[in-house]
This record gives sequence, C-alpha cells and structure tokens, in this order.
Amino acid sequence: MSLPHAILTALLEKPSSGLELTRRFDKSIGYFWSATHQQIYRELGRLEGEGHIRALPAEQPARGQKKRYEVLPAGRAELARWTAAAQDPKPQRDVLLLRLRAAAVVGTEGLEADLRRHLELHRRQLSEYEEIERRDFPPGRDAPQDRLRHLVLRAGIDLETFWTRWLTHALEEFAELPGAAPEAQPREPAPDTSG
Amino acid sequence: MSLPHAILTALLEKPSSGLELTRRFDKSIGYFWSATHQQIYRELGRLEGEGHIRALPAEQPARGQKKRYEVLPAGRAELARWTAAAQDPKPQRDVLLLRLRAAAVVGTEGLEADLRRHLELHRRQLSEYEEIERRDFPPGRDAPQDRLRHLVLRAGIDLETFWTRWLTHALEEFAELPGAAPEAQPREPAPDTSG
DNA sequence: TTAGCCATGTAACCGGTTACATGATTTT
DNA sequence: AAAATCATGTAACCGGTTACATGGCTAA
Repeated sequence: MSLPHAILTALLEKPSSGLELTRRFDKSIGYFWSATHQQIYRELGRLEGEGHIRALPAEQPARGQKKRYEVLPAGRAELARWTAAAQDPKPQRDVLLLRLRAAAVVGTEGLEADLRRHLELHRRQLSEYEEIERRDFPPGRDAPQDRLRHLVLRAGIDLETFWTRWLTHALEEFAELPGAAPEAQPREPAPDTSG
Repeated sequence: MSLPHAILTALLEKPSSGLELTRRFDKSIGYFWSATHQQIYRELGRLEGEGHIRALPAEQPARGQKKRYEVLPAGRAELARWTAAAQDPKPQRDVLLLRLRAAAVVGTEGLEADLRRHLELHRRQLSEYEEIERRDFPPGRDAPQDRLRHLVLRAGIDLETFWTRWLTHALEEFAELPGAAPEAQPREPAPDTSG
C-alpha cells in the first residue's frame, strides 16, 4: 500500500493532473517508486473517493479534459501517519542474482553479455544521478529542507555505485572461469545455506 | 516469470518435496527470491504440467504424503535458455526512500525510530551473511564451481553494508535537523528532478 | 486420545502489467 | 481533412499475499 502515499507526496509537492503525475513518476519519485498512468488514474479515483484528495474546481472535468488534484487535510494526515508507522523491509527480489545462481548449475553461456549490458545501464543511471546532485545540491551545507531530499539521492548514487562495482567484479571473475559451461559435470550439492 | 526458474535451480541443486523447497527458500535462494509454500505448490503443479519436472515415482502421492520432484531435460533446457536471455533490470521500489521523501513534506515525526529498527535488522542480516562466508568460503581461492555462489553472497554482503552505512548517515542527519516537523512551513516546491 | 506438527493443498484478494478505447487538441 | 499527440480512462490477466482446509504422523 505505497502507491497512494507516493501520489499524496507528489501532489503535496505540487498539485497535478494524472498525466503530469505520470511524467513526474518517470523521473524523480519514479526512481524508487515507478507507476504507469493506468495505476495512477485508478489510484486517483480511490483517493478522491476516500476524501484524501479533490479535483481543483477551476475547470469542468470531461473525458480528454485536464483534471488537477490537490491534497485535502485528511490526505495529509494519512500520509503523516503512514510515514511514521513502522514497516518491515520487504525481502529483496533480484533476478540477476537468481540468474547467477542458476548459471552455477546450468552454465554461464550467454550470461556475460547481459552482465555487460547491465553494467552499462547502471553506469548511465549513476551519471544521471550525479548530474542531478551537481545541479540541485551544490557543495556546501544544504538548507535543512533539502537535507532529506539529498539523503534520498545519495541512496540512489550509492546503490548504483555498488552495482557498477559488483558487476565489474563479476565480469572479472567470468573472465577467469574455465571454459564455457560446466554443464555436464554434476557434483555433490554444496550446503544449502551459501548465499 | 522468475519463480519457476528459481524452483528449477533449487531442484537441480537437489531434488526436493514442496515443503523442503519452502524451507530452502527461507534461507539460501530466498535471500534474493522469497516464496511462500502456497506459491511453491502452485508452481510445482504448473512445472509438472509443462513437463519440466516430475514427481519421483518412488512413493505413491496422497494428501499429506511427501512428493519429491526432479528436473527433466526440458526443464533444464528452459532454465538454461532463461539464464542466458537478456532481461532489463526492474525499476527498484523502496518504501523507506519513499517515506523519507514524504517526511520532507509532512515532517519526520516518528520516522527516526523505524530507521533505527531497520539499521538493526540490516546489521543482523549482514553478520548472518558474513558468518556464511566464513563457513562456506574460507580465505584462499574458491574452486571454480564455487566462484559464482561466492559472487552472489558478496552481492548480499555489499548490499547490507551499503544499507547499514546509509542508515547510519541518515540518523546522523536526523540528529542535526532543526526541531521536529517542518509541518507548518510550506515553501516553493523544489525542481521535480531531485532524487 | 487429544494436541501439535508435518505436508499438501484451495480460494479470495490485491497491486502491478499489458492491451485496448475514447475524446480533445494540435500539427501537417 | 487526416494524422499525431495529449489526456483520461476500462478490462483482462498474473504473480504474490493472506486465510483457510485437510490428511497423516508423533508425542504428551
């Protein structure tokens, strides 16, 4: 149940229409909580029904007509409640790690190329984040209001840094692996706890 | 579509029953691809229907009776295909970062305690991984077959290290934040690209 | 013989994904 | 006038989550 709160946050930062929200989710908030326009429209409907947001009465809504939403006090209260409430971290799901684990069993054939591609993608994302940091958080102390935003961006930068390093290391290991696939060499299964 | 491949990998490492798989998903593979027993039974049924696995004919299956599965050649081929196929990284979803972003708007009240809790959880996970590394990958060169497994574990260790560091940093920043919540101080919304 | 655990399921729900529909506005 | 784009939706599906059901085995 996080999408409604992502939307409330975005609307508090700036009242927007559905499509504007969609565009903002493509950058910014979407860096750590993505959403399609279909999701957003569905959720806007619910939030309005619950009295958490309302359409600005300025223009009459019709199909194909812009509808701009703002957050109501009840919505702000709900967001504050949710932000403060304890939440367990969700167990991570990472396909790439799963594929490496599978490769340990069926061979690494073809995997290396995709690792390279991922490395390139993460490098690009990293430099995009660093560009944003240069532009929005120049050296020197942030204003108190910007501290939290900078903190979030820092998480993005450090995560992408981790992935580029790890993928680089992985590719080095691949280069040292003997031959192609250990396909036909079943061996005693290792203890089940190893990663 | 990753759960069936996670199961195929686990079954190739060692033929198992549904509940055994469930237990193995609680450690090991579950560190980066979790699954409940309901998911696993459903998926085992599908995989059997597709001819990717089969129940070992040893014992007759009845309700409440163990059923052990093994991977068929078609299943191994499918896993190899999937492992080698290019896949785009899924956009990350991280609730904690979303909550920080929300806190920048509605205030940090109550958030700090949960950050501390998360820090503690990540520290515990980190030392669990490090324990596994000490036990299964003692210093010195890994055997080629263990390289990939060690690589996966390394990703887990480095990720948890990142989180503990970032959370520590975040808590330091919180300590410096003025007062409690900037609740009643709306300001010009910052540019929408920052993090 | 009752309680508790082992083991395998079924069913309902819910959020995210994909495909498609429709009206309004702008461009060619 | 046709085509492209903007903007708001509907509908179907699918994987993950939660709650519940059922049979067999074991220990108090």
